[in-house]
Amino acid sequence: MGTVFFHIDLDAFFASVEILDNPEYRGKPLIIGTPGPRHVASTCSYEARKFGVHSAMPMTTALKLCPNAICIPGRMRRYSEMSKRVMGIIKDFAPGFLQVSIDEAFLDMTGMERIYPLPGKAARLLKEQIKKETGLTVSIGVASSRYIAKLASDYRKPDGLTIVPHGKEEIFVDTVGLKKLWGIGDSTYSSLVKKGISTTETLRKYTEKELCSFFGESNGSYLYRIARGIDPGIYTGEVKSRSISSEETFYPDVYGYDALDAYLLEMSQEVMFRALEEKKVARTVGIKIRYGDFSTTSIQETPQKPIYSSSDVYTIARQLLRDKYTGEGVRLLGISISGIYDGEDVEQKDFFADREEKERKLEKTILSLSQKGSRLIKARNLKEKQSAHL
DNA sequence: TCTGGGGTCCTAGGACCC
DNA sequence: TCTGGGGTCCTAGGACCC
Repeated sequence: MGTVFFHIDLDAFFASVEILDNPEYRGKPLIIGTPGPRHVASTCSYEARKFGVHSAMPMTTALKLCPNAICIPGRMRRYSEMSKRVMGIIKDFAPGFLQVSIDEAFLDMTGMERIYPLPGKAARLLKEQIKKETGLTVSIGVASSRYIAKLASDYRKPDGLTIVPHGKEEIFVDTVGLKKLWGIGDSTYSSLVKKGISTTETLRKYTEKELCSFFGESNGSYLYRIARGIDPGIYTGEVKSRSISSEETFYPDVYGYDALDAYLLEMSQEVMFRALEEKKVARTVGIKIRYGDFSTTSIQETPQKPIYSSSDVYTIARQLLRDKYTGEGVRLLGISISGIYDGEDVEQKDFFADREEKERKLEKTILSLSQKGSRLIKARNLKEKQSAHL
Protein backbone atom coordinates (compact mmCIF):
# COMPACT_ATOMS: atom_id res chain seq x y z
CA MET A 1 0.00 0.00 0.00
CA GLY A 2 1.09 3.54 -0.69
CA THR A 3 0.93 6.70 1.34
CA VAL A 4 -2.33 8.12 2.74
CA PHE A 5 -2.87 11.73 3.73
CA PHE A 6 -5.85 13.58 5.17
CA HIS A 7 -6.36 17.30 4.73
CA ILE A 8 -8.83 18.65 7.27
CA ASP A 9 -10.36 22.06 6.63
CA LEU A 10 -12.80 23.82 8.98
CA ASP A 11 -15.87 25.07 7.11
CA ALA A 12 -16.30 28.88 7.00
CA PHE A 13 -14.40 28.82 10.25
CA PHE A 14 -14.81 32.32 11.76
CA ALA A 15 -18.45 32.53 10.67
CA SER A 16 -19.18 29.06 12.06
CA VAL A 17 -17.73 29.98 15.44
CA GLU A 18 -19.92 33.09 15.54
CA ILE A 19 -23.01 31.04 14.70
CA LEU A 20 -22.12 28.58 17.43
CA ASP A 21 -21.82 31.39 19.97
CA ASN A 22 -24.83 33.34 18.62
CA PRO A 23 -27.47 30.84 17.46
CA GLU A 24 -29.67 33.68 16.20
CA TYR A 25 -27.24 34.05 13.25
CA ARG A 26 -27.94 30.52 12.06
CA GLY A 27 -29.40 30.35 8.57
CA LYS A 28 -28.63 34.02 7.89
CA PRO A 29 -26.06 35.69 5.66
CA LEU A 30 -23.21 36.59 8.01
CA ILE A 31 -19.99 38.41 7.13
CA ILE A 32 -16.96 38.67 9.39
CA GLY A 33 -15.69 42.14 8.60
CA THR A 34 -16.33 45.82 9.32
CA PRO A 35 -18.40 47.78 6.80
CA GLY A 36 -16.72 50.77 5.20
CA PRO A 37 -14.19 51.68 2.56
CA ARG A 38 -10.81 49.90 2.60
CA HIS A 39 -12.19 46.98 4.56
CA VAL A 40 -12.55 43.46 3.26
CA ALA A 41 -14.57 40.43 4.27
CA SER A 42 -12.57 37.98 6.29
CA THR A 43 -14.99 35.06 6.03
CA CYS A 44 -18.71 34.63 5.53
CA SER A 45 -21.42 32.07 6.12
CA TYR A 46 -22.64 29.82 3.31
CA GLU A 47 -25.86 31.84 3.15
CA ALA A 48 -23.80 34.93 2.25
CA ARG A 49 -21.78 32.92 -0.29
CA LYS A 50 -24.98 32.26 -2.21
CA PHE A 51 -24.99 35.98 -3.02
CA GLY A 52 -21.44 35.78 -4.37
CA VAL A 53 -19.69 37.07 -1.27
CA HIS A 54 -16.30 35.52 -0.51
CA SER A 55 -13.23 36.12 1.65
CA ALA A 56 -10.98 39.06 0.75
CA MET A 57 -13.85 40.76 -1.08
CA PRO A 58 -14.09 44.53 -0.41
CA MET A 59 -16.87 45.15 2.10
CA THR A 60 -18.51 47.73 -0.13
CA THR A 61 -18.85 45.11 -2.88
CA ALA A 62 -20.01 42.44 -0.46
CA LEU A 63 -22.79 44.68 0.86
CA LYS A 64 -23.88 45.59 -2.65
CA LEU A 65 -24.28 41.89 -3.41
CA CYS A 66 -25.90 41.07 -0.09
CA PRO A 67 -27.35 44.22 1.52
CA ASN A 68 -29.07 42.33 4.33
CA ALA A 69 -25.94 40.59 5.56
CA ILE A 70 -25.12 40.80 9.24
CA CYS A 71 -21.59 42.21 9.60
CA ILE A 72 -19.54 41.62 12.70
CA PRO A 73 -15.90 42.34 13.48
CA GLY A 74 -13.69 39.31 14.08
CA ARG A 75 -12.75 37.98 17.50
CA MET A 76 -9.38 36.41 16.80
CA ARG A 77 -8.85 35.29 20.35
CA ARG A 78 -12.03 33.25 20.34
CA TYR A 79 -11.19 31.69 16.98
CA SER A 80 -7.70 30.73 18.17
CA GLU A 81 -9.24 29.10 21.21
CA MET A 82 -11.64 27.03 19.09
CA SER A 83 -8.86 26.24 16.64
CA LYS A 84 -6.75 24.81 19.47
CA ARG A 85 -9.60 22.55 20.55
CA VAL A 86 -10.16 21.18 17.06
CA MET A 87 -6.44 20.78 16.38
CA GLY A 88 -6.11 18.91 19.66
CA ILE A 89 -8.67 16.37 18.50
CA ILE A 90 -6.98 15.94 15.12
CA LYS A 91 -3.55 15.64 16.70
CA ASP A 92 -4.71 12.83 18.99
CA PHE A 93 -6.31 10.96 16.11
CA ALA A 94 -3.09 9.88 14.37
CA PRO A 95 0.64 10.52 14.78
CA GLY A 96 1.59 12.44 11.62
CA PHE A 97 -0.04 15.78 12.43
CA LEU A 98 0.87 19.03 10.67
CA GLN A 99 -1.09 22.22 11.25
CA VAL A 100 -0.74 24.69 8.37
CA SER A 101 -3.04 27.55 9.36
CA ILE A 102 -5.66 28.45 11.93
CA ASP A 103 -8.27 26.31 10.18
CA GLU A 104 -6.34 23.59 8.34
CA ALA A 105 -4.21 20.58 9.14
CA PHE A 106 -2.75 17.47 7.54
CA LEU A 107 -2.63 13.96 8.98
CA ASP A 108 -0.23 11.39 7.61
CA MET A 109 -2.33 8.22 7.81
CA THR A 110 0.26 6.04 6.13
CA GLY A 111 0.65 2.77 7.97
CA MET A 112 -2.55 3.18 9.96
CA GLU A 113 -4.31 0.33 8.13
CA ARG A 114 -4.22 -1.96 11.14
CA ILE A 115 -6.27 0.49 13.19
CA TYR A 116 -8.34 1.88 10.32
CA PRO A 117 -8.45 -0.53 7.37
CA LEU A 118 -10.65 1.93 5.44
CA PRO A 119 -9.37 5.53 5.31
CA GLY A 120 -12.87 6.78 4.44
CA LYS A 121 -14.27 5.27 7.60
CA ALA A 122 -11.49 6.83 9.65
CA ALA A 123 -12.23 10.24 8.11
CA ARG A 124 -15.93 9.91 8.93
CA LEU A 125 -15.05 8.99 12.51
CA LEU A 126 -12.83 12.07 12.82
CA LYS A 127 -15.55 14.33 11.39
CA GLU A 128 -18.10 12.96 13.86
CA GLN A 129 -15.75 13.38 16.77
CA ILE A 130 -14.99 17.03 15.92
CA LYS A 131 -18.69 17.76 15.42
CA LYS A 132 -19.65 16.10 18.72
CA GLU A 133 -16.95 17.75 20.80
CA THR A 134 -16.94 21.26 19.31
CA GLY A 135 -20.13 21.68 17.27
CA LEU A 136 -18.05 22.56 14.18
CA THR A 137 -18.01 20.79 10.84
CA VAL A 138 -14.94 20.07 8.74
CA SER A 139 -14.35 18.91 5.19
CA ILE A 140 -11.77 16.22 4.66
CA GLY A 141 -9.78 15.25 1.59
CA VAL A 142 -8.14 11.83 1.45
CA ALA A 143 -5.38 11.11 -1.07
CA SER A 144 -1.93 9.67 -1.64
CA SER A 145 -0.22 13.08 -1.28
CA ARG A 146 -0.70 16.27 0.69
CA TYR A 147 -1.26 18.31 -2.45
CA ILE A 148 -4.11 16.15 -3.74
CA ALA A 149 -5.63 15.80 -0.25
CA LYS A 150 -5.70 19.60 -0.01
CA LEU A 151 -7.50 19.93 -3.33
CA ALA A 152 -9.89 17.16 -2.29
CA SER A 153 -10.97 18.79 0.98
CA ASP A 154 -12.08 21.81 -1.03
CA TYR A 155 -13.96 19.75 -3.60
CA ARG A 156 -17.10 19.20 -1.54
CA LYS A 157 -17.88 21.73 1.14
CA PRO A 158 -19.24 22.15 3.77
CA ASP A 159 -19.17 18.96 5.83
CA GLY A 160 -17.64 17.12 2.85
CA LEU A 161 -15.55 14.04 2.40
CA THR A 162 -13.69 13.41 -0.85
CA ILE A 163 -11.48 10.40 -1.42
CA VAL A 164 -9.14 10.36 -4.40
CA PRO A 165 -8.08 6.75 -5.04
CA HIS A 166 -4.48 5.89 -5.75
CA GLY A 167 -3.82 6.30 -9.46
CA LYS A 168 -6.70 8.72 -10.05
CA GLU A 169 -4.73 11.87 -9.17
CA GLU A 170 -4.38 13.13 -12.72
CA ILE A 171 -8.09 12.66 -13.45
CA PHE A 172 -8.95 14.47 -10.24
CA VAL A 173 -6.74 17.43 -11.15
CA ASP A 174 -8.57 17.62 -14.50
CA THR A 175 -11.90 17.63 -12.66
CA VAL A 176 -10.83 20.45 -10.35
CA GLY A 177 -9.61 22.52 -13.29
CA LEU A 178 -6.48 24.58 -13.86
CA LYS A 179 -7.80 27.81 -12.38
CA LYS A 180 -8.62 26.28 -9.02
CA LEU A 181 -5.35 24.43 -8.49
CA TRP A 182 -3.46 25.42 -5.38
CA GLY A 183 -0.57 27.74 -6.26
CA ILE A 184 -2.19 29.15 -9.41
CA GLY A 185 -3.31 32.68 -8.71
CA ASP A 186 -4.77 35.30 -11.02
CA SER A 187 -1.38 36.33 -12.35
CA THR A 188 -0.12 32.85 -13.22
CA TYR A 189 -3.47 31.88 -14.69
CA SER A 190 -3.57 34.84 -17.04
CA SER A 191 0.00 34.29 -18.22
CA LEU A 192 -0.92 30.65 -18.90
CA VAL A 193 -3.99 31.71 -20.85
CA LYS A 194 -1.84 34.15 -22.84
CA LYS A 195 0.23 31.15 -23.93
CA GLY A 196 -2.94 29.35 -24.94
CA ILE A 197 -3.01 27.12 -21.86
CA SER A 198 -6.35 27.15 -20.08
CA THR A 199 -6.77 23.52 -19.07
CA THR A 200 -4.65 20.94 -17.28
CA GLU A 201 -4.84 18.74 -20.38
CA THR A 202 -3.18 21.45 -22.48
CA LEU A 203 -0.64 22.17 -19.77
CA ARG A 204 0.42 18.52 -19.93
CA LYS A 205 1.42 18.90 -23.58
CA TYR A 206 4.49 20.92 -22.58
CA THR A 207 7.77 19.46 -21.39
CA GLU A 208 9.22 20.49 -18.06
CA LYS A 209 12.04 22.24 -19.91
CA GLU A 210 9.61 24.33 -21.95
CA LEU A 211 7.61 25.33 -18.88
CA CYS A 212 10.80 26.30 -17.04
CA SER A 213 11.87 28.50 -19.92
CA PHE A 214 8.45 30.20 -19.95
CA PHE A 215 7.87 30.62 -16.24
CA GLY A 216 11.23 30.20 -14.51
CA GLU A 217 12.89 27.20 -12.94
CA SER A 218 10.74 26.96 -9.85
CA ASN A 219 7.33 27.79 -11.36
CA GLY A 220 8.03 25.64 -14.40
CA SER A 221 8.61 22.40 -12.55
CA TYR A 222 5.80 23.25 -10.15
CA LEU A 223 3.36 23.52 -13.08
CA TYR A 224 4.75 20.40 -14.71
CA ARG A 225 4.11 18.38 -11.58
CA ILE A 226 0.68 19.63 -10.54
CA ALA A 227 -0.69 19.10 -14.06
CA ARG A 228 0.04 15.41 -13.55
CA GLY A 229 -1.29 15.18 -10.02
CA ILE A 230 2.23 14.87 -8.59
CA ASP A 231 2.80 16.64 -5.27
CA PRO A 232 5.16 19.57 -6.00
CA GLY A 233 6.50 19.35 -2.46
CA ILE A 234 4.29 21.73 -0.54
CA TYR A 235 4.06 21.63 3.23
CA THR A 236 7.04 19.56 4.17
CA GLY A 237 6.73 20.99 7.65
CA GLU A 238 10.03 22.84 7.78
CA VAL A 239 10.11 26.61 7.99
CA LYS A 240 13.23 28.13 6.46
CA SER A 241 12.91 31.78 7.30
CA ARG A 242 10.73 33.88 9.51
CA SER A 243 9.56 37.42 9.67
CA ILE A 244 7.26 39.44 11.91
CA SER A 245 5.33 42.35 10.48
CA SER A 246 2.73 44.93 11.33
CA GLU A 247 0.92 47.13 8.87
CA GLU A 248 -2.03 49.43 8.71
CA THR A 249 -4.28 50.80 6.01
CA PHE A 250 -5.47 54.35 6.55
CA TYR A 251 -8.65 56.04 5.51
CA PRO A 252 -8.29 58.69 4.35
CA ASP A 253 -4.66 58.71 3.19
CA VAL A 254 -2.08 60.02 5.63
CA TYR A 255 0.21 62.81 4.53
CA GLY A 256 3.51 63.95 5.91
CA TYR A 257 6.56 62.52 7.48
CA ASP A 258 5.64 63.38 11.09
CA ALA A 259 2.28 61.64 11.03
CA LEU A 260 3.79 58.52 9.46
CA ASP A 261 6.68 58.60 11.87
CA ALA A 262 4.31 58.29 14.83
CA TYR A 263 2.76 55.15 13.33
CA LEU A 264 6.24 53.79 12.76
CA LEU A 265 7.00 54.15 16.43
CA GLU A 266 3.88 52.24 17.39
CA MET A 267 4.55 49.48 14.87
CA SER A 268 8.19 49.13 15.95
CA GLN A 269 7.00 48.38 19.45
CA GLU A 270 4.33 45.98 18.23
CA VAL A 271 6.74 43.99 16.10
CA MET A 272 9.57 43.84 18.62
CA PHE A 273 7.16 43.02 21.43
CA ARG A 274 6.05 39.92 19.53
CA ALA A 275 9.66 38.95 18.77
CA LEU A 276 10.77 39.29 22.36
CA GLU A 277 7.77 37.32 23.60
CA GLU A 278 9.35 34.44 21.70
CA LYS A 279 12.86 35.44 22.83
CA LYS A 280 13.88 36.20 19.27
CA VAL A 281 16.09 38.90 17.81
CA ALA A 282 16.25 40.05 14.20
CA ARG A 283 18.88 41.02 11.65
CA THR A 284 16.85 43.06 9.14
CA VAL A 285 14.32 45.86 9.40
CA GLY A 286 12.10 46.85 6.48
CA ILE A 287 9.25 49.23 5.80
CA LYS A 288 6.51 49.14 3.19
CA ILE A 289 4.70 52.16 1.78
CA ARG A 290 1.56 51.94 -0.33
CA TYR A 291 0.50 55.23 -1.86
CA GLY A 292 -3.00 56.42 -2.68
CA ASP A 293 -2.75 54.98 -6.21
CA PHE A 294 -1.95 51.54 -4.72
CA SER A 295 1.65 51.62 -5.97
CA THR A 296 3.79 49.91 -3.37
CA THR A 297 7.45 50.20 -2.52
CA SER A 298 9.59 48.70 0.18
CA ILE A 299 13.06 49.21 1.55
CA GLN A 300 15.04 47.20 4.05
CA GLU A 301 18.34 47.30 5.84
CA THR A 302 20.53 44.75 7.54
CA PRO A 303 22.86 46.54 9.96
CA GLN A 304 26.02 44.94 11.26
CA LYS A 305 24.66 44.58 14.76
CA PRO A 306 21.56 42.49 15.47
CA ILE A 307 18.31 44.19 16.41
CA TYR A 308 17.52 43.80 20.09
CA SER A 309 14.96 46.45 20.95
CA SER A 310 12.05 48.41 19.59
CA SER A 311 14.18 51.54 19.63
CA ASP A 312 16.66 49.77 17.32
CA VAL A 313 13.77 48.97 15.00
CA TYR A 314 12.38 52.47 15.17
CA THR A 315 15.71 54.19 14.56
CA ILE A 316 16.30 52.19 11.40
CA ALA A 317 12.69 52.35 10.21
CA ARG A 318 12.43 56.11 10.43
CA GLN A 319 15.67 56.52 8.48
CA LEU A 320 14.27 54.18 5.81
CA LEU A 321 11.10 56.30 5.74
CA ARG A 322 13.23 59.42 5.27
CA ASP A 323 15.04 57.73 2.38
CA LYS A 324 11.97 56.43 0.60
CA TYR A 325 8.91 58.59 1.31
CA THR A 326 7.94 60.85 -1.60
CA GLY A 327 5.58 63.09 0.34
CA GLU A 328 2.43 61.83 -1.39
CA GLY A 329 -0.64 60.51 0.41
CA VAL A 330 -0.06 57.13 2.03
CA ARG A 331 -2.75 54.47 2.14
CA LEU A 332 -0.74 51.81 3.95
CA LEU A 333 2.34 51.81 6.11
CA GLY A 334 4.02 48.63 7.29
CA ILE A 335 7.08 47.51 9.15
CA SER A 336 8.76 44.13 9.28
CA ILE A 337 11.66 42.44 10.94
CA SER A 338 13.25 39.39 9.38
CA GLY A 339 16.29 37.20 9.66
CA ILE A 340 14.98 36.14 13.02
CA TYR A 341 16.92 33.86 15.34
CA ASP A 342 17.08 32.87 19.01
CA GLY A 343 18.44 35.57 21.26
CA GLU A 344 19.36 33.84 24.50
CA ASP A 345 20.57 36.96 26.25
CA VAL A 346 17.40 38.98 25.72
CA GLU A 347 16.00 40.39 28.93
CA GLN A 348 12.24 40.88 29.04
CA LYS A 349 12.27 43.51 31.77
CA ASP A 350 14.65 45.80 29.90
CA PHE A 351 12.26 45.63 27.03
CA PHE A 352 9.26 46.67 29.07
CA ALA A 353 11.17 49.62 30.45
CA ASP A 354 12.03 50.52 26.87
CA ARG A 355 8.39 50.21 25.81
CA GLU A 356 7.20 52.48 28.58
CA GLU A 357 9.71 55.10 27.64
CA LYS A 358 8.66 54.94 24.01
CA GLU A 359 5.03 55.21 24.94
CA ARG A 360 5.74 58.40 26.83
CA LYS A 361 7.58 59.68 23.80
CA LEU A 362 4.67 58.79 21.56
CA GLU A 363 2.24 60.63 23.80
CA LYS A 364 4.45 63.66 23.64
CA THR A 365 4.53 63.46 19.87
CA ILE A 366 0.77 63.23 19.63
CA LEU A 367 0.32 66.09 22.04
CA SER A 368 2.61 68.38 20.10
CA LEU A 369 0.90 67.45 16.85
CA SER A 370 -2.60 67.88 18.21
CA GLN A 371 -1.68 71.39 19.19
CA LYS A 372 -1.10 71.98 15.51
CA GLY A 373 -4.49 70.45 14.75
CA SER A 374 -2.87 67.57 12.91
CA ARG A 375 -4.87 64.95 11.06
CA LEU A 376 -2.93 62.33 12.99
CA ILE A 377 -5.49 62.56 15.75
CA LYS A 378 -8.31 61.97 13.30
CA ALA A 379 -6.52 58.95 11.91
CA ARG A 380 -5.97 57.52 15.38
CA ASN A 381 -9.60 57.93 16.35
CA LEU A 382 -10.65 56.19 13.19
CA LYS A 383 -8.31 53.35 13.97
CA GLU A 384 -9.93 52.78 17.35
CA LYS A 385 -13.27 52.26 15.63
CA GLN A 386 -11.80 49.78 13.20
CA SER A 387 -10.75 47.33 15.86
CA ALA A 388 -11.31 44.18 13.82
CA HIS A 389 -7.79 43.19 12.84
CA LEU A 390 -7.78 39.82 11.16
C1' DT B 1 -15.23 44.68 -7.51
C1' DC B 2 -11.24 49.06 -5.90
C1' DT B 3 -8.39 46.11 -3.50
C1' DG B 4 -6.92 43.84 4.93
C1' DG B 5 -3.28 41.85 7.61
C1' DG B 6 0.02 38.31 8.40
C1' DG B 7 2.92 35.41 6.35
C1' DT B 8 6.25 32.38 2.77
C1' DC B 9 8.93 31.73 -1.29
C1' DC B 10 11.19 33.12 -5.68
C1' DT B 11 13.90 36.11 -8.91
C1' DA B 12 17.29 39.15 -10.81
C1' DG B 13 20.86 42.08 -10.15
C1' DG B 14 24.80 43.94 -7.58
C1' DA B 15 28.68 43.67 -4.23
C1' DC B 16 32.31 41.11 -2.76
C1' DC B 17 35.50 37.24 -2.30
C1' DC B 18 38.61 33.50 -3.97
C1' DT C 1 45.68 45.50 -17.71
C1' DC C 2 38.76 45.41 -19.94
C1' DT C 3 39.04 40.16 -17.89
C1' DG C 4 36.46 33.47 -15.86
C1' DG C 5 33.63 30.89 -12.83
C1' DG C 6 31.54 30.02 -8.56
C1' DG C 7 29.78 31.10 -4.06
C1' DT C 8 27.48 34.02 -0.62
C1' DC C 9 25.01 37.83 1.00
C1' DC C 10 21.87 41.54 0.30
C1' DT C 11 17.97 44.17 -1.88
C1' DA C 12 13.40 45.35 -4.18
C1' DG C 13 9.67 43.57 -6.11
C1' DG C 14 6.24 40.14 -7.11
C1' DA C 15 3.24 35.93 -6.64
C1' DC C 16 0.64 33.32 -3.68
C1' DC C 17 -1.89 31.62 0.46
C1' DC C 18 -5.33 31.84 4.60
